[in-house]
This record gives sequence, C-alpha cells and structure tokens, in this order.
Amino acid sequence: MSGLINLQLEDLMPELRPDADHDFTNFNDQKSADDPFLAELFDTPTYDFLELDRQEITKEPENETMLQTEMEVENEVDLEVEKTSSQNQESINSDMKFCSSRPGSFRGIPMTYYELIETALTHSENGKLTLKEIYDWLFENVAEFHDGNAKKWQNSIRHNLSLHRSRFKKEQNPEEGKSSLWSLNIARCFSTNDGDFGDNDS
DNA sequence: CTATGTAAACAAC
DNA sequence: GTTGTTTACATAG
Repeated sequence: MSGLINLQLEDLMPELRPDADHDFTNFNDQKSADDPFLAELFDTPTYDFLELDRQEITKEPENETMLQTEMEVENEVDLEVEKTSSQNQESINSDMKFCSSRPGSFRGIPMTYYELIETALTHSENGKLTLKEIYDWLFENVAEFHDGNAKKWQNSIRHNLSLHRSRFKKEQNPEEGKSSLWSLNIARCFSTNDGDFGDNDS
C-alpha cells in the first residue's frame, strides 16, 4: 500500500529522467515487478488533439479553411454542431478513405475508436459519459457514423471501452438504474477515494 | 509483432 | 434490448 504513492516527477514524465532508457515498450519485462499499476496507468498515449490537428492539417494544405479549426479547438470547441451543416458533409467526401485503423473523422481528422471516445469524454461536461451518451456524441459529431450501420461501430465502441482498462475508467452511475459512467483513466490519479480500485484481477 | 478494427458469443441487468 | 466482457480473426504498418 505504501508503494503506490511513491511516484516522483520522473515517473510521470519519464523524458525528464536523466538516464532515461526510454524503453516503455519493454516495461512488461523489466519494470513490471516494480509498479505495474503505474505503468499501466500512464500507458495512456497522448491525447493532444491539437497536435493531431496540426499534423493532419500540415499534411494536407489543400484545405486552407481547416486552419481555422485550430483556433476553434483552442478556443473551446462548442461544437453543438448544429445539424452538421452541408459544408461539413461535403468535406467528408466519399472519396476520402480512411485506413482501417481510423474508422471515423472528427473535424476532418481521421481518428481511432480510442481517440474518438477520448474526444467525446473530453468534450463532456465533467469528463464522464454513459455508453449511450458516447454513442450520441459520436453520432452527432462523426459523419461516418451516419450510414445506418450503428450496430457495427457501437460494438466497436463497447469493445474498446472494455478492452482498454488502462485507458478508460468505469464508474458506477449515482443515478439509479442508469448505466456506468466512463471517463479517462488518468482521473484515477486525482481520485479522493483511497484504495478501492475495484478491480482485483484475481 | 503490435495496434487496431470487426464479428460474435456470452453474461448480467 | 442494453451494457459489458471476452475471444477470435483480419489487416496495416
């Protein structure tokens, strides 16, 4: 129990580590005995959508109008996304194909399911959404999901939520009868609940 | 080999 | 039926 809180800044930001044999990919072999929990916890990759934005934008100078999305995002992204204006629909042309690992695009940026869910959570009121709310947000904001094939992508959403336990946190919904609340697992760091991390994988 | 997507069986509610 | 969990297989890189 004492080992859990023993982290230092270098643990959070390994790039600051002086010696830094940056081998995160191998922590399973090397470091797991030490702090597998933390290793898993901070396994979460970057969720820097702005960075993603820039990369994709600079890659395709074709759409100069996209540069403005950068500002929008930085502002606050109040994407009530009214009715997905026809322009939006246009930008997601049928000739625009995504590699298989990026099934949908948000604001023109191809993203994986994980990134899409993360985006939905990030844009929610308090970072917590029910499964249904995740569905709804994605349906509102991802035109690729408008093809009437909800069963397919919704299955993938559920699969992602369950599979990536180090990325997503499931929390009981205080409202009775409603399904769990999902959030980014990094929130565990700030949980005031001491101790009960629920899942004992025997 | 790893990350991801897709399909599907299954349990719990 | 919905929500989660899990296994299996396919494919891109």
